[in-house]
Amino acid sequence: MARMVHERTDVIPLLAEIFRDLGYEGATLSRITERTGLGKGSLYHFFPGGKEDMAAVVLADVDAWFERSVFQPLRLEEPQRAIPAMWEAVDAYFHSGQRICLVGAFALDETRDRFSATIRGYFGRWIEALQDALLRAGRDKETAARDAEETVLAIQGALVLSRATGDEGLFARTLDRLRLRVAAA
Amino acid sequence: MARMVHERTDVIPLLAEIFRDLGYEGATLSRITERTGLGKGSLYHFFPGGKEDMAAVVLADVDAWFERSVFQPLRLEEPQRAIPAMWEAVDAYFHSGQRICLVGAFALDETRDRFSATIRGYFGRWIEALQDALLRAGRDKETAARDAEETVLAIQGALVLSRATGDEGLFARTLDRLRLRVAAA
DNA sequence: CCATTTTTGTACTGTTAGGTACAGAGTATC
DNA sequence: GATACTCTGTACCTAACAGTACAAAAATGG
Repeated sequence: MARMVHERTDVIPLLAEIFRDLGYEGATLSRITERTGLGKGSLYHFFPGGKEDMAAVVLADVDAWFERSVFQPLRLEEPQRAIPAMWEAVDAYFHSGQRICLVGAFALDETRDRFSATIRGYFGRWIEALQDALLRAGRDKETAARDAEETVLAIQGALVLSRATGDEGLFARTLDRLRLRVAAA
Repeated sequence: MARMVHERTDVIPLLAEIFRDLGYEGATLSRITERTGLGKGSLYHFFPGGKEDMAAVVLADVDAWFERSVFQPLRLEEPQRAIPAMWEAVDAYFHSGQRICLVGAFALDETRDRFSATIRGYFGRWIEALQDALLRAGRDKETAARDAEETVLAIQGALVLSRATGDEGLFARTLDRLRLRVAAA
């Protein structure tokens, strides 16, 4: 009666995409079973806490990816290497603006209240790590703080505007501008 | 059996705030009746199309406000007057970042599909009107296009980041930076 | 190849969703 | 003050919601 192939790890990216597309409230269990191919039995086996559990695991997964692929390099590697690597990672991760930021989307509505610590931590660590890299690249404290905040903010804004206008070039254009602005000064 | 006080026009801002807080899917009819004080009878009397009708009317209302208070002035008045007026209007409208942009929020999840024309129009006209004002202020076409896009994008990003981090100063800080950047060049 | 554990489908729960029907109350008009 | 129209509460509908129970199946592993 079962097919027994799925691993919990394989399901997480699928769940992430579902929450991205539909939002937390819009992601109903029937749509989750539909798009993951997993029945309720399997879903509640892997995520005993139900939908909130799934979203929490997905958020933790996203957070871990950024921590490993973006924040840590910014903190530990040479800024001259880590900052360009960030542009590449961000462009790839968000599919040049075709994919939204789940953390940002959750921040906008009441879903924020369920995951406020994770959401706050994600953005806080991103800005701090970038600020740290900019400081080590020779920027003064004020400029580094300003540019770090501006960069993360512009990435989020570009994701909103990309989805709103359907302008496929907007995200890449924004990253190019940020590259120039952050490289200068 | 009835109290007969409400006007349709009075309900729209309440509905707007509800959709802002809860998102389209999160705004259930029971929460709408609860927070507006109107029963289903009244709601369906004013908005025969139900929830989708309410959201459409709210979006049209938001759009009309921006058209009248921001876009039109940018197109018709002196840029030296209209652009500073835009910063003021935006700061007041979004309560210095304490209030999100409904249009931007709807753009992120599948709600976008229901209202894509309105959403696209809102951002498109905003960017175009600002670009127009910047052109008339003496900017060349390329700079005007870039600054207009960057400005609207940064406002949206600041709203996301404000809600995510709870940093109350972020929105005002961002507007100040935009003011300087747009005034220069 | 048998015992145990992990994974899965199905059936079911109570609750809430959005929406409809409609009668009655309130206001207005003449 | 009878008539028409606007507004509102209540009762009700079907479908979908999140979640539970559980037994059968698949893998594991000795």
